[in-house]
This record gives sequence, C-alpha cells and structure tokens, in this order.
Amino acid sequence: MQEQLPKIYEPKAIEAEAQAIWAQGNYVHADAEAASGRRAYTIVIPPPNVTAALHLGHALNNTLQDVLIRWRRMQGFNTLWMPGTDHAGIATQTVVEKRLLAEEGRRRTDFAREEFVARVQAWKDEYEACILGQLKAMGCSCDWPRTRFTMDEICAKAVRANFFKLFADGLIYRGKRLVNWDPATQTVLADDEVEHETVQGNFWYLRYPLVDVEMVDGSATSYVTVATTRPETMLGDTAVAMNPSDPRAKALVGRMVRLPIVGRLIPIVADEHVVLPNPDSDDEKARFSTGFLKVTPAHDPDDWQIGQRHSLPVINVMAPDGSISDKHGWDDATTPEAQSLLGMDRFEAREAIVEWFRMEGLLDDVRPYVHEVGHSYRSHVPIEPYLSDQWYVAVKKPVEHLAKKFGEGLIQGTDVPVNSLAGLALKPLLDGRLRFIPDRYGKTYQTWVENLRDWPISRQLWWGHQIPVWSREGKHPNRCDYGTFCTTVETDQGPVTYASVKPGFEELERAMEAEGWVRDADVLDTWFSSALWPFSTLGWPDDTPEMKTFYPGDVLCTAREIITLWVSRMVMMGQYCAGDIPFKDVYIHAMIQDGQGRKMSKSLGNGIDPLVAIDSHGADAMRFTLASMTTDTQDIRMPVAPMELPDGRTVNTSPKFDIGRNFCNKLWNASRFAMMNLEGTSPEGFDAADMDLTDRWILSRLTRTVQEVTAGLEAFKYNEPLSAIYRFFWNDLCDWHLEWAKPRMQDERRGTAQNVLAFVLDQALRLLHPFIPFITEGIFQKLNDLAPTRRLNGVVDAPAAEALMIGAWPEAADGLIDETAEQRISAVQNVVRAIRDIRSRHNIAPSRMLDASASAPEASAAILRENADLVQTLAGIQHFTVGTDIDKAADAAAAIVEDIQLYVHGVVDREAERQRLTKQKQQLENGVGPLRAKLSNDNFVTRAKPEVIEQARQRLAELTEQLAAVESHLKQLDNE
RNA sequence: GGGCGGUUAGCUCAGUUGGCUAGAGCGCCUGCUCGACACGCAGGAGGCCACAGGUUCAAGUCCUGUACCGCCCA
Repeated sequence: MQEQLPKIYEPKAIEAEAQAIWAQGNYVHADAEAASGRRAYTIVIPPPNVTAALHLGHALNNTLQDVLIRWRRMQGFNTLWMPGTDHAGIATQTVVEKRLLAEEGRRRTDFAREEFVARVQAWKDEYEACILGQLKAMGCSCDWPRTRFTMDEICAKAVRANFFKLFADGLIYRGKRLVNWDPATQTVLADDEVEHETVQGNFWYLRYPLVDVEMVDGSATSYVTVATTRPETMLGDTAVAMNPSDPRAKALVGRMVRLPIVGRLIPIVADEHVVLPNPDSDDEKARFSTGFLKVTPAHDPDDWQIGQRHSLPVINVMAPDGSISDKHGWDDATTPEAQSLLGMDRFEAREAIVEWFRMEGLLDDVRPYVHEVGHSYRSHVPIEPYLSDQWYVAVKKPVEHLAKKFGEGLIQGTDVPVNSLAGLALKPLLDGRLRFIPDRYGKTYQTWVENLRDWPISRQLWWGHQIPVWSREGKHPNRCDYGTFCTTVETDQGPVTYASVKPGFEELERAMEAEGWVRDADVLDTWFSSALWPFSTLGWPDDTPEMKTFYPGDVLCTAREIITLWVSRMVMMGQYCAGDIPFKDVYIHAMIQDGQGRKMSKSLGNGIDPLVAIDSHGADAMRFTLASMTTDTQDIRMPVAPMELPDGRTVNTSPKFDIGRNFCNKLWNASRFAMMNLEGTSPEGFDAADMDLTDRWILSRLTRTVQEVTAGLEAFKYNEPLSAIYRFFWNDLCDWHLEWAKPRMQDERRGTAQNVLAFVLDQALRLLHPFIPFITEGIFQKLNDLAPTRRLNGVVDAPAAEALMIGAWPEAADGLIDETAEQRISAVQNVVRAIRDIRSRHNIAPSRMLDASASAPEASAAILRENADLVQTLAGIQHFTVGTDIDKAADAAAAIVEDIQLYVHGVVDREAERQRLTKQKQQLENGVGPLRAKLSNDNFVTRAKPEVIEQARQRLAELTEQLAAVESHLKQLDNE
C-alpha cells in the first residue's frame, strides 16, 4: 500500500505548503464592495508597537483573533481582519535615542528634526517588517494588502481631520497645568502612563525661622518645622500651611516665615488639607506630621490646590531636565547659597539642601519612610510634577451638535454629560451595546470613564503626528472656508491666535507660515491616533466602501492593561467621528507570565520569542497550547525552559508547547492511517443501512462535538471547544473508532467504513482549523486528492472546498445524535476496560488471547451478544460467551460492570484477584455509604427534588447489588 | 487607601444554573516495537477543593470573615 502522508510530521514543511495555498487563493482579502450580500465580520488588530519584535503575549493575542476570524470566515461571513502597527511615539523615540547614543555617541539634539525622524523611520521599517513576518509565521489570516501604520498618510489624514473637528468644537484647549513630567524623556505623561512604585525614602524635618518670635502655648517660638519627602522643592515654597483646628494655628496663621537658603518671606496659611500630628495614629501621615506643611504649588499637585485656594504665587525652580534653574519662573535666586544650587540635578540638590540644613543646625530629624512615588512607565525615573503649557482635550464638556444624536443632560449618578466625549464612551456600556468578556472588566472601564479628567495630548517629542496648530501674535479671523479654525487667547504678552488647519491644505499652511504663523513643535500623544484605529484604517473621514461595509466592527481582542488608555478612547472617538461604537464585544484575554508568576520581560530574560516557539514546536503547536490555556482567568503561567534546537541554538521555549505538538502529531498519524485506508472511497455506493454501531456512535459524538465547539466559540471560549475536539479526536476517534475500523477495512464492510471515516476526518479538520490552521490545511489537501467527495448519502454532506481555510463550518445535524448507540458503546467500552484491567493486574501479556464470558440481564446481554466482536477486537478475547445465567468458572477472574458479571477465563493468580476484588469492594462501599446516609435522612427525603431522590435510590440499588456480587466472589475465592 | 482576580493532584489548569465515587494534560509507577502514532498504546497510584464561620436536605460551587499571591486605580 502506498503511503499518502510522510511518516514524520514536520511542521516546517506543512507550514510552507499551507502558506503557499493561502497566498495563491488570496483568501484573506475582504471584499469591500460586498456585492455578495454576505454579512461582514470585522476585527481590527491591536496594532503592535514598532518598538520591538512581538513576544508571547502578542502570540496569544493574535492567535485568539485568528481563531475568531477563521471560524467566522468558514461560517461564510465577509471577514476582515485589519492588520497594522503603531508608531508608539515615546517608546520608539526612546529606543532609537538610546541606540544612537550607544552606537554613534550622538544625541537627538545633534540631528536636525527631519534627519532624526528619518532615523526613527528606518527603525520602524525594520521592526514593522519583522512584526508582520512574525504574524504571518503564526498563521494570522489578516488582510495583508490593507496593512496600515498609525503614521501613514491614510491614518495621518484621519488624525488631522479629527483634531480639526475637536478644535472647531472647542474641545481642544491650551492649559497651564501641573503635569506628570518625565525629566529623562522630557515629555509630559498622561496619568495612566505613571507607574506607582513603592520607594524607601525619608521624611526630612526642616526648620523654617519665623520672622518674629511668637508666643505659642506660653513659650517663645522662633521657628516652625516642616516635614517633607522632597527637600529640593523648598526652593519654590510660597507658604507654610497648617490645619485651622491645630491649637497653635491661632498664634501662627498670618505670621511670616523666612525661607532658608532663598530668604523669601512666605506666609503661614490655614488649610484643612494639612494632617494634624498624632504619634499614636493608625494613619502613617499623622505619625510623621509636624502639623506644618511646606507649600510648593509649582511642584506638587496637592500644593497646587492649596496654592489655588490661597492665591499663592507659583514658583518653578526646575528646568525641563529636572535640574535646579532660575530660568523658568524663579526670579529671586539671589543669595549665594541659592546661586550655588543652580544647575544641580534634582537629586543632587536634595542632598546639598539637606546638608545645608544640617550645617546650619536647621535639620531637626530624618526618619525613614516607605511611600509610593510615580515613575515614568517609559524611562522609569521619578515623575516630576511640573508646570507646563499643554494641549488638552476636554472630555466632559457638552457639545451642542452631539445632543441631536446622543441626547443631553448628565448620565445618572455621574457628572458626565451624555453629549460629552466621556459620555459617548460611557453610554454604550450602560446601554448594553458595548460588552466586555469577561464582563467584570466592564466595571474597570466604567469607573475609569466616570472619573475621567481632561486628556493632555501634547508630547514633547519629534516622532509622531506634529500638532496641526499654528500660532501668531495678535487677533486673526477664522478662515473657515479656506480650511482653518482660529481661536484667540489672551496672555501676559497680549493676544495670541491659534489656528488649526484641515488636512489637505498644505498650500495654505505654507502661505500662513510665510505670514508669520508658527507651527507647534510638539506631537500628539500616540493614543490620539490609536483612538482612531478602527476607522482611520478604513479610510475615514472619506466615505469609503470599507467604512460602509466594515464599520462598525464586531470584536476587539486585547489585554486588560489598555482598557482605559485605548479601548475607552476608541469608543469615544468612534462615536464622535464615525457616529457609532467601533465594536460590540471587547474580549479581554489573560496576561502570560513565566512559571513563577512573573511578567515576561527582557530584563529578566524569561521571555519567549514566538518564532522560537515555532522553531521548537511548530506554529500549530504554539497556537494549540495558547488557546488551550485560555480561560476566563486573568493570568496564564507558562513555564520557561531553555532548549537546544536542531540547528544548535539554545533558546527559551516552554515545555507547555508539547501539549500542542503531541496533539498535532496524533492528528497527523491518525490522518496518515486514514489515508492508507481511504483509497477508492466511493460515496455513490454508500448506504446508511450498512452503518454499524460504531459508525452511528462516532457520528453522534461528532455531532455533539460540533455543537459544543460552535457554542463555545460563540461565547468566546477557547479552552472548552478545544478540549471538546481533543477528547473527540483522541479519545473517541483514535482510541476506539479507528481500532474498531481496522478489521472492517480488510473485509466487505470497507466501503461503509471508508465513507464514515472520510467524513468524520473531514469534519474534525474543519473544527480544528481555526486553532491549528497549517496542519489541518495540509491534511485537507491530501484528503481532497484521495477522497474528493465526503458525503454519507442520504445522511449528511461535507461541501467540497478547494482550501480548508474557506471550507464550510460543520453544521450539527441533530438527527445524528444517537443516545442508544452512545449507551451501547459505553457498555462495550466498560467491558473492554474491565478485561484490560484484569489482564494488567494479572500480568497477562497483551499478545496472549483469552476466553471470556459474561452473564447479565437480557437487555445488557443482548448488547454484548450483538457486539461481541467489538469487545473481542479490543480486549484480545478469542471466545466470548454471553448469557443471562452463566456461572463463574473456577479459574476465572471476575469483574462487575454495572449489571454485567464478567469472567475472564484461565486466570490463576489468586492473590492478584483478591486484591482486585477487595479494591472494587472498597470503591463500592465508598459509594454506598453516603447514599445510605442521605436516604435515611428525613430532611433529604422530604425536601430534595424528587428526581434527585429517585436517582439516589436507583444508584443505591445498583451499587448494593454489585457489592453483593463482589462479596460473593471474594468468599468463593476464600473457599477454594 | 479604593477596586478586581487567584488559592482544587507533585506541576499547569478545568469544574456551566448547588445534586452520582471532583476531572484533564504533564510528571510518577507497571506492562507493551500488534503495520497510524514511543510526540505512542494499555493499566495504575495520587486531592481535608487555602483557612474559619454561615445558608441549605445537600457547598469546590452561594454568603461573611481571615491569610497569602497577583493586577488595576489613587
């Protein structure tokens, strides 16, 4: 017999083969004209950052999306999976800056802006290619010809259009605020980009002398002591605050303090915010407090609030790089001490200032203090609250023209107007139009949106969408007809006009610049363009066929860490720009951790490169394992272990991928067996009446599996459907049906067996395809060659397809569910298992044929009689006698299988037999005990549901009978 | 400080609306080269379902609290 599949399953070969077939068919490309009338199904990829290559988390994310899109494609939807990458402004600029410094010793500022951006662009080109290559290697069936990048001209147009719209709606404004400033990257960060880390710091106790000695509680007082964790900011202090209920407040509020080092005179003010000192308090702040709080409005958010309440001056004492400076709002740095601090880094200055206080005898105490400090998620340096001019998006400001479509007024229980951007993001969730899976993440989203603050969108970077605002001193009119919208702001230096220009008016921009308009140098926050991704990629603001066909989309599949940063803003902007939510379902998947529950990271060296996993185990194996580990939990642990590849590299991979590889190997070999037996399969000669019990059984099991898999995928389950197919394929088809089919392939039953096998294999491949596309496609192609038509005449049909990728998803034919067949096969299986157990316990070689007999009530006896060959084939039984009244032979081992007494003849090991029976007796007693107790409990009998009671009674009767049989066998054994 | 998860076999995890003797894969033990597959086949051992209360005829499952681990937000 000619072998139809290579003996060894080689992922590399089959991956290449499948890729070629898919590329040739161009099946991934979605039809925007949609003349076919098929329903569209759209997923947009969470665009990976071009900062670096993809890691295992991306592999998971994209596997799950590919499962959905392949499944829907097979169901006949007009599917679009939109691929692309994100420019990731700050992250990408930072890695390129680091590389330039390391390799060329040059800083960003050593380049012209265009030159630097070109270098980042080169990096982007490299990593974009790498990322897209990784996605393809994983088997992702994205619509590659539509691949977008958040900074390409299509996306840039959407960014410009949206910015202009927001600007014209008055939702973008310029504000002086304390921002989260990252002195390392010298840019502002959104609240979400600040990571809170626990830091071992100190409280320093500094004496501030009073201008005049005051009598407090009867004693002369010449100073107050403030406690601070950040002594360096004292240079910018403009007040000392104390709680009005502090007993000392009466004497001190309104007095003046001379700020050390600087010599500035600052007032003592009363503010409720100050925590009263209490050494015994549970509140740590109270234990550390002196009751006096130095107030630095320019360098602390709380102090900023106090400053606002008391109209305090705001003195910024730092340069953007975090060094002490008198060039950014500090104009009284006149003393030699103050002068000596200029130019120091903020941490150097801290030490110098503490030292100064120590030398002067003004340092009262230093106490260690563990506290949370905000750090940049990008550079990891401590955030500096910093006074800065930034562009903001007003998120809770009502927009009149939105009221028409979305309504107005506050959303109940919140301060969020329905017709504000935040309202646009929140309402769909409350209305149930936007759904999170698992639904608990809806709460994360809701809480965040409800507490949303205005969104700072300007970043002091060169890599990104440059803010499309031009400014010019003086008042200048709108030129709306020509593409600009202007707004004038009064400043200390007089009026300044800001103009935003619509996209596509480059000539106007040049003309304005010639008139003296200057474009803002900053770029937009990366999320500003990411927020538009679901429709910028489809060509918005143009009225494209893609927008008509594929918007709104269906699902967003992402990780929980960006629910707030990204998901909410997509919903917001989707509604604002395109008039509808960008997706109905947000599927949040787990985060992958290593075996110890740590996040995978480059610095720990515990990451796994998807390409390595593909090399070590195959893409299908990786996908299978990732999908099989996907449940509703929020973390997935993936043990990491080094492994040597055939090419000699030692790399990190995970033994977990064995699960997938083993299954693929099983699939391959079972298919190989099928191929060896399917030659000459002829559907024309098939007659349903010729199907035997094993055929009806496997079709019944298949049907249930189809139902289970389809229902599971509908509910965004991955582990459940996959394990359903796993059980069906391995435990039903391979372990039993194939074994029973082997003899049939050699006799007159071959035709029927072939047709059923071909059909079942076909359906299994279809069910598996979304999860493991390569191997299933490869086998499907071979099946097409060998048995091109898989049809069970008059029963069920598997529609032909040139490629599995576009093959029809199995329909569950409910009529194929056969309870009787399942019960009968189950009885046969139990008997086979019992005989195998006896063989194993009695150390009987598998090759040795045995005789056996069975005694049972007629119903069960009939099943065994009719299917004796099924038992004999798989249990190695030569003669099998079945009756309703057969006695145990003297040399037989006995087993009780439900109501069947089973005897395996010629077994003489009495000790082994005694052990077996004793164990079974024990098991039966373990079952009988609780049942008896239950049934003798009045409360159970009177209160439990009748069917539960009946079930218990029946079960008890069965077990009691079996127990009696076992006991009698044991007694007999003793008497022999 | 607020919110959300997790804790089930040696390991990684399932366990739907409470209801038969709590499951899977890996690992472990025993035995198997019989023509698909040793990445395999057959059999087996292994669990006080974190802890303490409560609700219920009945709790891994529902409620309250505690401990530990983790994530998000301030």
